[in-house]
Amino acid sequence: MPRLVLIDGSSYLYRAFHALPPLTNAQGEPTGALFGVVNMLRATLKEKPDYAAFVVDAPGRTFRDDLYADYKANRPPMPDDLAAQVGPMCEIVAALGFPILREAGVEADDVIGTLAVAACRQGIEVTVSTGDKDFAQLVRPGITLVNTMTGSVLDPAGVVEKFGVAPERIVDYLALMGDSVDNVPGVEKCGPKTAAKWIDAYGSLDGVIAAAPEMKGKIGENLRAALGRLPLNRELVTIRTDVAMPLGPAELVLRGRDADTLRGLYARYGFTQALRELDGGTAADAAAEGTLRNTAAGYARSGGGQAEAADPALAAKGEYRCVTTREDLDAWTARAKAAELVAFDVETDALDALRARLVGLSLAVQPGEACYIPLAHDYPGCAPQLDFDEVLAALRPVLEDPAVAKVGQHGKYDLHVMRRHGIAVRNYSQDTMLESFVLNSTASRHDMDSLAARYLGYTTTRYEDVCGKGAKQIAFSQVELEHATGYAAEDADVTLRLHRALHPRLEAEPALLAVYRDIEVPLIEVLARIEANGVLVDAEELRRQSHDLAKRMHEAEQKAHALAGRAFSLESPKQLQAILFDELKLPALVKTPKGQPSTNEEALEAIADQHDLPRLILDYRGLAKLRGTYTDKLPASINPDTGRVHTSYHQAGAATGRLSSSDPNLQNIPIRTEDGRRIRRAFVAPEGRRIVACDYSQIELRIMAHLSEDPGLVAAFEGGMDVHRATAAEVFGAGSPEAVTGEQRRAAKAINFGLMYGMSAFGLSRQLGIARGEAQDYIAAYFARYPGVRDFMERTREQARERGYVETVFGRRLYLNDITSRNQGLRAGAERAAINAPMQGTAADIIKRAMVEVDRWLDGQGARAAMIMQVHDELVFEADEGFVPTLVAEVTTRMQAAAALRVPLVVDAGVGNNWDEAH
DNA sequence: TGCTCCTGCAA
DNA sequence: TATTGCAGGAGCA
Repeated sequence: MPRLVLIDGSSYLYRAFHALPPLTNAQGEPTGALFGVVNMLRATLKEKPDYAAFVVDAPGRTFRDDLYADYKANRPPMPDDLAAQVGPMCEIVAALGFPILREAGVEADDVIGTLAVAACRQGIEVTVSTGDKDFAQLVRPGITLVNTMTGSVLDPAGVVEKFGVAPERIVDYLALMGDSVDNVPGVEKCGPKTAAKWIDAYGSLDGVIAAAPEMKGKIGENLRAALGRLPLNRELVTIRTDVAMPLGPAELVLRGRDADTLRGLYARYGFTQALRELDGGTAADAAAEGTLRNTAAGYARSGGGQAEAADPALAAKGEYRCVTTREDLDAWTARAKAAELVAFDVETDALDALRARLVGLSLAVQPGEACYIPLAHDYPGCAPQLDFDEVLAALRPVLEDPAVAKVGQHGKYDLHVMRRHGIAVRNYSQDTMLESFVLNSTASRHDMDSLAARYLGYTTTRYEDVCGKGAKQIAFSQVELEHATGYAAEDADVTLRLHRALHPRLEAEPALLAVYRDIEVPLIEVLARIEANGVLVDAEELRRQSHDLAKRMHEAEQKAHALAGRAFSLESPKQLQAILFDELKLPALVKTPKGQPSTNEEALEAIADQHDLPRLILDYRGLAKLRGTYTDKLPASINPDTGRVHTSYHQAGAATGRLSSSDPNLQNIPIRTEDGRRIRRAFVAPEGRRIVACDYSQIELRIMAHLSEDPGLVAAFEGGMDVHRATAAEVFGAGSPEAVTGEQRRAAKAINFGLMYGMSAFGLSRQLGIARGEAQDYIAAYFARYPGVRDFMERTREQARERGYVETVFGRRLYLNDITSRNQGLRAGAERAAINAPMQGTAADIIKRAMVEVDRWLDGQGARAAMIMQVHDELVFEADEGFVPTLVAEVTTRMQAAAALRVPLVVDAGVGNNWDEAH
């Protein structure tokens, strides 16, 4: 059957622009969106469609503007960096041989809709290539959607699976939700879940409208409020299939490509892969580089496909091997041993690396060549697997061989699992998650599925695809070997391909490569060791505290009910709102972002002098928080095997380069109040050991001094002064630091910290409880005394605007997508982040470097000391009592030497029987 | 059960 | 109208 591909050009252009880092060519012209579109088109051509067209919007009004005056009224103009890519895009599209369609008075959507339906009637199979979910309404037998950037293919069943409604009901679904991008308001609070549920329950939009009077709750009111708009919404979101077209589907013939023009354009924009392919590179080469859209997944979903099977590179892809014989195992270990880089990936039965049991293991040695070695699948009728210990014994010489380099995706997990099975993986030297993180930390996710979609245009088999999800999810050991192999071997394969796609990008930026290679990669093993070490938590102590807190909460609750004159839940902001502002008529001084009277800490503080209840609520909340989050939950986190708490550190967690911690989060254990500090007393050292805490003093302010080179600030740190006191002396003209009052020092501290976060006079006035004009005067005085700081901040904002990113002392980048936004709030937010990121990020770089050095030293010290926690500017250790002095001296030295700034780095160390005492 | 909102802990 | 995180409970459907 002949096939027509209709490409939604505008959709791809926008999506590529936002999905890819702001790449530029050698001349500094933006190329990111272009790159994405070109790869997509090349992938489309590989599928050899019989007919194709690239459809874009024509300028000017359309019938939708006539229907609805505000249609797309809040859509910002196209960003300059994107507009600059439109011309070159059309040149490339034309040179590739695609007909370009641009019809005045109708949107690209309607052109596509009309052609798709007409072609379908003529017996032509249609693929609509778009990233826009609205097109799901066109799907029917003979018309499928494909998103080449993510590789997903949608047929009618796929639409139902993805949206929860049939293609014919997509317009109803969209009408309910509305579309903020096009300025079409739907039903407030009605998102994808609610819309699908209603349509499922009432059959259609008309059914929902008919049922509106009986709908309960707030959302029912919202629906009734929106009723008048819904028919118009449906009309606006309906793609027309009957517009007049000068060309019929069968006239959309691909011309041959114009190789000379393409060569010039590819060279100009630096598309080396495309250029190589043009000059005789094979399809297999291209597949190895990951430029081809994968088909294994798409294939399975579209019920197979002869066209793809004809391509040797793709056929190779299906050859994932399930290893169940000794001969196969020996062959694969030999290949791995000989490979210059082996991708490996473990499959287990749990997410927690410190509890998970190994179920299987996969290896990839070349793109497209991967195997899965099942070890512990145990469903009825499962084919025999190789002996668990025999396989590990065979793999050990490879995994522990320092001469064989390994690559993985989030390999810290795999390292944990292998270590717990007695294998110490050596030379784990590449990690695709970290490659992605260093290349662009602000990319929303760094998981393999997202990376494969973003960088390879490849749709991976997801975990849910083989295991299901929610209550019906099964363990990986229950998955049939055939499916398990398709999933697991693909993981290793894709990891290897991703590495080949990502590493060259790092190599092109030496500073980024250094951050990746010298900081992040060495840190993987260090973090794995810290997590494995864990920290000893005294569960009995926490239980006592829980009990005490519960008693005090009960007392507070009784008093609060008495004060309010009735019983209510102290933990419900809504009920509290009613009591405080409606019944007690206290003034609502603070609003939530949604305009509700807030009951947050600030709001309660503000009215605490008018009534006793707010203070009581604040006390209660403090107690409830401690109990709910810490004293009750921490004991549950103790690993039964080790008797200790093992957090998980996320190396690609915070965009600035900081680590984050979860399960449990050990980076937000209370410290500021006495009750909070008691919790730290439950973090203890075993008999004969001590807790040692070493933290950087004022590290971010020191980095600000370094970056700004401000003489006053640098001098304060070089002189070893109390920097807040010194600042106060300067700003308030106290004469000497000794003459500074406590109040002045507090204000100076607020200024110092506020500036690092890009705070305004408004924020400072609120923080200090002073008038805005006064706060403005303080800030002016500060900048007059520390002009270098002001210049640094201006420079940073400028750099962010010009380059689209800021960087740390070590060259780590943070892209700020909103820095040129027309939306003033977003832009201001990005500017604040731009100021903060170099300081927060440099501090993160420094402590990461220190951790690597300290770990290297600890490695030679046996079990006398171990690193057990990191809290942004603090490293915590557990050490033999007699070893403490050595540890403090050696750690302090290494932490201070982790960076050579214009000001000294100072480290404070504390020792105790628990974490509280060590401060 | 999953989703959103509000709240609050740390550096 | 102060940065970066994680995580709890309430309310809702």
